[in-house]
Amino acid sequence: MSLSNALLGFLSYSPMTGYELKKILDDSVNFFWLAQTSQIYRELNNLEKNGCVVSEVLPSTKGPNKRRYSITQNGKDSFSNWLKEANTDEFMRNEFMLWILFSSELGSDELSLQLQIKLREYKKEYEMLMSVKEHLLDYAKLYGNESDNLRWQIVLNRGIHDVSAKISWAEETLSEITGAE
Amino acid sequence: MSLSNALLGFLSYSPMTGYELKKILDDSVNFFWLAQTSQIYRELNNLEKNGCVVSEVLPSTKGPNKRRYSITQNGKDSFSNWLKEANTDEFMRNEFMLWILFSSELGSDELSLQLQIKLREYKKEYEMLMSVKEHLLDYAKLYGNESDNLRWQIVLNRGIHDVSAKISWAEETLSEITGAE
DNA sequence: ACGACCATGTAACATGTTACATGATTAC
DNA sequence: GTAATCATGTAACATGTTACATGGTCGT
Repeated sequence: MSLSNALLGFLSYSPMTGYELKKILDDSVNFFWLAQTSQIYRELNNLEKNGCVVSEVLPSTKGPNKRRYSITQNGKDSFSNWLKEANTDEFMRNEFMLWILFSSELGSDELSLQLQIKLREYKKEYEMLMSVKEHLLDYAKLYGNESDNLRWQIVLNRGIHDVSAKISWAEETLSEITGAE
Repeated sequence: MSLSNALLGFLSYSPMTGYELKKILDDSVNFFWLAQTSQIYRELNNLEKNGCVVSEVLPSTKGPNKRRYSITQNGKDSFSNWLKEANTDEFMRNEFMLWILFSSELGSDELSLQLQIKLREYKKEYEMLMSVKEHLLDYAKLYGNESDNLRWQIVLNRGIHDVSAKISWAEETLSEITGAE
């Protein structure tokens, strides 16, 4: 249900194609939600079957035709209901933790190697969030009002808090395991 | 693949029933992995089909029979291979962020209400992690060696870093939105 | 008596992933 | 010329969720 509601949320800003929705997910909410194109197209199909969106084909001289989706009143209502239910699940499945837990047979060199790789990724992620900050302002300007703007900032801030925690964890752990040897 | 590898990891400590595996997941790795019993039984079935585990029925005078699973050499090999691949995905899908992003029509009172609820949950989670700390020591004593022990600590520490970040984010955000009004 | 816990599972459905298929346009 | 981006989708499979079914034991 959540991916469809994310799609409805963005479609409530403006009608969009599946491709555009994919892009918007990728370069804005990417750090807490992602979806394959195949999934997006499937969900859009379902949403159309439920009458939450309607689509129209835009013929194109250059390249393939586009199918643009718009949210319907039905879709707005169902989105509103989802909002009212205040769904706040934030569960994470973290394979890296699983790996760490059982990796003792590989030795601590391998552990610190993986941590170093991760640390680099986390730092990149941090940089990424900073660049998302720029994009977010664009989106806010294009679609949002001031309250939306505030909410984008809050969510982005969460991302920054989370990455910072990961970075300090990785650094602390690295210094602990290299210090212990 | 990851749930099955989690199961293999625990079965490499000691043979267990599906029910016991469910419990061990719930009160140790719960904060970064969870699974329904139905899923665990299904995965155990698959693992048995692949020859990664074998099961035996333990008749019981009180209550239902148990089916106890043991890891096979095949299972150990496949687990080792998974370890060597060093799978380190830590992606999160966070519905709460989605909700925040699109919740402006509900007003900022609703936002701060939800944040307060979350903050209480985060603090409970923090307490929980501290109690997991105790359990972890038990598990380490029962099954693990010293390197396992270190790894349990590292993973737990990650949990603590993550929750602390959530707590400070929620507190900061709450004071920002209540201060802004 | 009643709820919590022990213990196993099936079935249906929802969601997410991977691989494939097609073909034009743009930038270097 | 070749890689990236635009643009749409299908099919098969893997994983996760929810609801149901069964029935005993233990503590209060």
